[in-house]
Amino acid sequence: MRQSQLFTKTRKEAPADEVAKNAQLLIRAGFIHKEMAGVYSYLPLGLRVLTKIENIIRREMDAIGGQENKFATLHPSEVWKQTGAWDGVDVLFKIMSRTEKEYAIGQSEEEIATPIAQEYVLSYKDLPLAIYQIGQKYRDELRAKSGIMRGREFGMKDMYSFSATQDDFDKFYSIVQAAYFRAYSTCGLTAKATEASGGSFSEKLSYEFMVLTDAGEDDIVYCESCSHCANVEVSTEKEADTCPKCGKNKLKKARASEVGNVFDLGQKYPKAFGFKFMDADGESKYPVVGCFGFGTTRTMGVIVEKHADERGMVWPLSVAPFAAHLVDLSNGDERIKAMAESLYADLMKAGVDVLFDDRDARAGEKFADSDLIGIPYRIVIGKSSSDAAIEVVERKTGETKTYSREETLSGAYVLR
RNA sequence: CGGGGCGUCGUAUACCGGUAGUACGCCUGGUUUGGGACCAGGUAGAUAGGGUUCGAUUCCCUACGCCCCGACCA
Repeated sequence: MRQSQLFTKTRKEAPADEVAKNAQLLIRAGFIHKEMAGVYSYLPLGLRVLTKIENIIRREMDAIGGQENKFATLHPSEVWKQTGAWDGVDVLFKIMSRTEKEYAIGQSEEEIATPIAQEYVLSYKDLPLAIYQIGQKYRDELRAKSGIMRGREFGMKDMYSFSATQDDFDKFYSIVQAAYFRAYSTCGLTAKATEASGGSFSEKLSYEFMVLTDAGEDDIVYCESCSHCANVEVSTEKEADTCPKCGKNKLKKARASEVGNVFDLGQKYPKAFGFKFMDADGESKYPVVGCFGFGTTRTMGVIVEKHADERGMVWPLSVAPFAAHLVDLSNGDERIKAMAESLYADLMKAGVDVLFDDRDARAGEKFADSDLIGIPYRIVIGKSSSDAAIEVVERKTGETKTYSREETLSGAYVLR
């Protein structure tokens, strides 16, 4: 894409009404636009990142047999009344039409997914089933905070699983857990799995996926020698305790952000809707339901929190809005301009995801913008450039290397 | 929801009970051109409603909005 055509612009100064690093940088770089507390619009650059995160989790869910849907966001009040959540969930937005019909706005989708599954799951042969969607969630939070990390409207992948037995659910959970770890890792994050309270949602424990960051709002203790991790909300373990799992290291305490969670919902929802299936033994049974959340927008916020420096964001290649930032420093020099234009055309042909800074601006401004936006590789075309020598700078390290035109087009610029 | 803080051009800020100033941005023109360059001219502002006062952007009250701490967090 040509930057001269990109309608958003960068700002030199951070907005005065944001303290969170993720919001400051994303707004300065024109990735998002604040509508009100806890609600942000995603602009072209931000949408590119969000879409990449969505595709990462989408691939993982598809790979383990999840089937994607797009559930309704505007819900009839009846299903919420049927499960008791209409009066039991205080973050639920409720609205009334001009004809005084009541609706709920989706804050989670058990009330929608369960009746859908009920319509099609008649036999144990139809199980297990995992249906998911990626979309917006709405929650009437008393206090939105931390930029895009805790909003009233946010993006989430939510999957609902239906299993014949508790055992089947447990097996499926471990499959999903592995998929989640892969997804976070692909996004450039190291996640830990922990147990936490199920809240009013479930009597059982829930499982949470945590990424260490001071911008989070959970306190956890974890072991550096093994995978053990616990939320202090429900655990009696304390800092410097010996790890109960490996028995070796002293536990460390840290702030973390919950980027995903799993709720073992048991048979609560099938019971509320009278959803039974015919088992192999000829008995009608309630399936066991699980809910698997993956916060897409929160994950984006955490990535910014963890991958940034004093000059701006530093996107991992997997989620970067573009892989390469082609910067034209021709300043009216026709030879250089032609070289940049032709390289841009060929990069597009080669399938490289490239943002082309073809704006009529000075080098300083272009570099500053490029640093702020944080595209992993910057290809600079200026006076010293030739087909034999094209300068590529890695955003993360500042390391500069020189490649031939062919190497640049083939993606050899991906420094290793 | 409890507590605290803050609302001034598009953005970031300053001052002040009696012409609201600066920087950036934006528009014109010119000089520049590998790290947000310079000169000249221009554009644009006090959240809303009450009150005190001769006079309020400034002081007081209320509402609304935003941020932070806590509580909460399907």
